[in-house]
Amino acid sequence: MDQPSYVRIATDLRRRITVGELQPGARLPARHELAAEYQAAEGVVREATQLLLREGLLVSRPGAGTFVRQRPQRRSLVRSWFRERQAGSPFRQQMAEQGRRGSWEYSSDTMQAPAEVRERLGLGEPDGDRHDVMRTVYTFSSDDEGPWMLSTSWEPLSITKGTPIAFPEAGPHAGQGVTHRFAAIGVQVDAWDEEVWARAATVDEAKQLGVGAGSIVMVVERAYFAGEQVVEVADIIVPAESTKLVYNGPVGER
Amino acid sequence: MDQPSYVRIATDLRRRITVGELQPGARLPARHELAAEYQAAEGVVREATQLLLREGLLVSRPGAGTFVRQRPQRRSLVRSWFRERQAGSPFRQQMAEQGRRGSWEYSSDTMQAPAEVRERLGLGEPDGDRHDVMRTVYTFSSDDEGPWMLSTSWEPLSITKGTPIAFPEAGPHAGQGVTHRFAAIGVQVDAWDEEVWARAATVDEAKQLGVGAGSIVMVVERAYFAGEQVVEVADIIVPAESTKLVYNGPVGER
DNA sequence: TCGAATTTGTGCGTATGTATC
DNA sequence: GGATACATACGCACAAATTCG
Repeated sequence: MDQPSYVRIATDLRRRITVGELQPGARLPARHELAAEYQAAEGVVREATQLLLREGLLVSRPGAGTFVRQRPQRRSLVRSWFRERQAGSPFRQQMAEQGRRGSWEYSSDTMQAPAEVRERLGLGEPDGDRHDVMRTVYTFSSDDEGPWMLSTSWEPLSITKGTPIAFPEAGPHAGQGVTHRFAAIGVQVDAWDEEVWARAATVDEAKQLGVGAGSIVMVVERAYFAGEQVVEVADIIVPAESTKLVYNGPVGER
Repeated sequence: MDQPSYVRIATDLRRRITVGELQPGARLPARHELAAEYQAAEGVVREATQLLLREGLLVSRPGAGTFVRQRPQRRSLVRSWFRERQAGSPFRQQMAEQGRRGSWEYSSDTMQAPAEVRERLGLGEPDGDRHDVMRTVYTFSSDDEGPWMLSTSWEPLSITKGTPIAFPEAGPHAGQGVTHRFAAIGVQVDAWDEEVWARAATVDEAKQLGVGAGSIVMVVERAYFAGEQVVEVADIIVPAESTKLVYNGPVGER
């Protein structure tokens, strides 16, 4: 009784999967069968399989069964690269994938930045109720698989107000990306910074991304800099079960 | 009945937290109280709170209660930077933190690389049972908080065998890091590549890291390159609830 | 110091809804 | 349509940790 039963059962199931006794795609015995096999209640077996579902080793389909996941295929989201590797390399492929057919929806509005965003933008104290940021909410979808990335960006109105780029997705520079848009008003974006972590999805996020409640998402907090000035921050949410973030760079000082 | 009860309850609790009705550090009503309040069974309430536990909004202490988590403090693990920002900036702090007092344990052995590692190292087919990689398993601990990072690295023996750096943590170049060690045998490491995702921790990982079973970890698959040759790959595991990965770089072509 | 009350974690058994085959 | 399987929900019981008088 050192470990809870459901942990023991999960461990044994994981072992059976990794040694190949349960092949990818294979269906697990039904709950009541596993319960009999492990001499445990069905609820306990369920907790065990839930653990493995969250680990990404299993997938379940109501009415059909619980299956060993096929080699998890993750979309590679290339966040940085410092040189082109030769054709045919993984990088080429990933870049190509990333640029593949897809679409996005967005909506922009001005608002007063919440405290946490103020801090990231270096905004200082709010001025009454005055709106001081442009917020844009994006949903990115691939044509074949539906939504796969959510993003919310904030840009200080102190920089963009009255310029042609105030609305990120309107005007002559719509959809051109932060770097190009700010270049159009003479602001040279020269650096980025991303902080990555992960947590369970909120209900909203899970619904928008079409994943189960409580499944895992990665959060990328991005900032773009022009010198020491932060010109944009964004929160990017992707499902961890289907996405990898790819970073690469050179070794050594510069 | 559009959404399951436990999702509705979780949503309402999240709302009560975000609007400040439940302050950080505050204790939630006990299970049976929430059950009465929401007209649901205790098990359902438990599922709701588990959702929020995994989201990181709540923490529970057996016997004591369930509490709204204080502002989550995450250790910043700086994985890349391309220039020093001025003193006092977050980067300086993070770099300092990262270099702070800590310790690690390791063990090395030779083995035949498993298929997945072969692929990442570009090794080709195995030669009988012959050992072809040096595997080193690390546990990193901070002096005050115990283990916080696990790492397993693989280096091809075809490169290091018979050299002073064959054992990463022994010999004249012990503990110097991949770049310096390989430089010592004339191999110039010039690039790195990291792929990041997240999943639930395995039982082993959870135990080693001192976190709950099924809590979320981030996985970093790292590769070091010398030209087109992969000289080292590593899997790095950190608990998502207490760690951020930090990347940054320059904007534009080079 | 000790014991009683409280609270979470775990486990059991059952019932019902709904999707799949 | 019927059988099967998972998802959800209910209610109960007990162990272990904590709290507090």
